Amino acid sequence: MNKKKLQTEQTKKKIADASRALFIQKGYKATSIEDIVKATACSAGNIYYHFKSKEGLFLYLIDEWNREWDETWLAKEQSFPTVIEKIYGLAEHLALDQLNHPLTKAVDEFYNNTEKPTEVEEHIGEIVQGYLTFNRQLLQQGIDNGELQNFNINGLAVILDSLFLGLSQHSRNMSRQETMDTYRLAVDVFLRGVAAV
Amino acid sequence: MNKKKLQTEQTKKKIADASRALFIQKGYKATSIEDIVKATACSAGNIYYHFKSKEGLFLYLIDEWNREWDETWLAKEQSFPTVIEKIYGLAEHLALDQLNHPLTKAVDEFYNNTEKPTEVEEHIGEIVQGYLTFNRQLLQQGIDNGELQNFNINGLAVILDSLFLGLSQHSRNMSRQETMDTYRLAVDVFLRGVAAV
DNA sequence: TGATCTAGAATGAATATTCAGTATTTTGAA
DNA sequence: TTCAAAATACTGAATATTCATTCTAGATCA
Repeated sequence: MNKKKLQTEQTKKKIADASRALFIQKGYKATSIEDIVKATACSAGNIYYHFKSKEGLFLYLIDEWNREWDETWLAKEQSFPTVIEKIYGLAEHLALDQLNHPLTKAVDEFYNNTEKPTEVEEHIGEIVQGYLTFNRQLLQQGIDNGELQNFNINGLAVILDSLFLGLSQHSRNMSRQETMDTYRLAVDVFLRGVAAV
Repeated sequence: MNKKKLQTEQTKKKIADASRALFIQKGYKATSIEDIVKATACSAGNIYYHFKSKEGLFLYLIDEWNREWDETWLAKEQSFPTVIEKIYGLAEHLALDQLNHPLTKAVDEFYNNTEKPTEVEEHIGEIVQGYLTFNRQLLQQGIDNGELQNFNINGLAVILDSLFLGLSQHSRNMSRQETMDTYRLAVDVFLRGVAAV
């Protein structure tokens, strides 16, 4: 049991990679199985052999994506001594690769398009919550060590995420450099707004 | 030509109102003509009698929407003497009725899902630009009269809009009160971040 | 009567999913 | 070791579904 396992792994990855790119580029609905078939040069049946459904494929990508985000951030986080630097680091991380934001176009579109709460919606809800919790912890840390003022943490967590979420949308119409600058300026303003005296 | 005209006006409004709500709630693609038929209790044919197409209907809504926004804001604006109050007023205006934000789900989804630039996309692009221009002027005014610090205006305009855009997404999961509070807090932070000394 | 308005079934295109069959690899008993 | 059956990986045409749009006919008002 070797060559088969390897093969499966490879095609699954091939499908995942191609469809991820397509979902990001075109959105969830606008990406058809046919598109993925063309991009991967494997049959529709094969896609359904490896993934339960289009929705299941999407779910797989979201989870993978979220997992990777945690990993890469954890690796980076160590290098920022203060919370303020962490927030700048976070902004840069997001600006450099907006795809890393768990709430990108496709997810958001999906979230809005489905009628009934599907498995995917629950997952997304959890991921968003996780993201807010992450922000809360970051801010709490800053408050604890005196870097930040003791504002309403829950509110600030949402605001920080909103800022990045909104920026990720606008950044579609901006150059790399503009994006970086704007993210940075946003953090400047945010921090100046919440910094301790 | 009276009763007929009235009738036409009414059904057109009925269709517009119902579909606006649906587009906002479910997104553009996920809203089917059938949905609108159910919501309005008038037939598919009727919808097509009054509007050229689904896209045409959407376009109509966007324009109407933008027009109304200008009007209502202009009416409100007078009552805010300072720029700072204007920004709070703006936040409240948006929080109270997120539908007023030109870049809501449906618009954004539409913007992303279509392959080729359609008439609608151009409209949306213009509206977004108009919105940023509006923010720029507001901020410039604040700088001119000494309320705000002389930051990078273009960047700030995007940031302010991003903030509201992101908040409008998160507010879907918040109560009315939470929404109001969070919008307000966001402006607190923003202003504290850009206020003159 | 003729213009305007409305209904709702029919059409047709797009597209997610299934299925019946084929090719390849693994397994394990002779 | 060998080789046939089992398991696995895959194909692509067929099917099912969804949905925008059109069409024909009927109702209502001037």
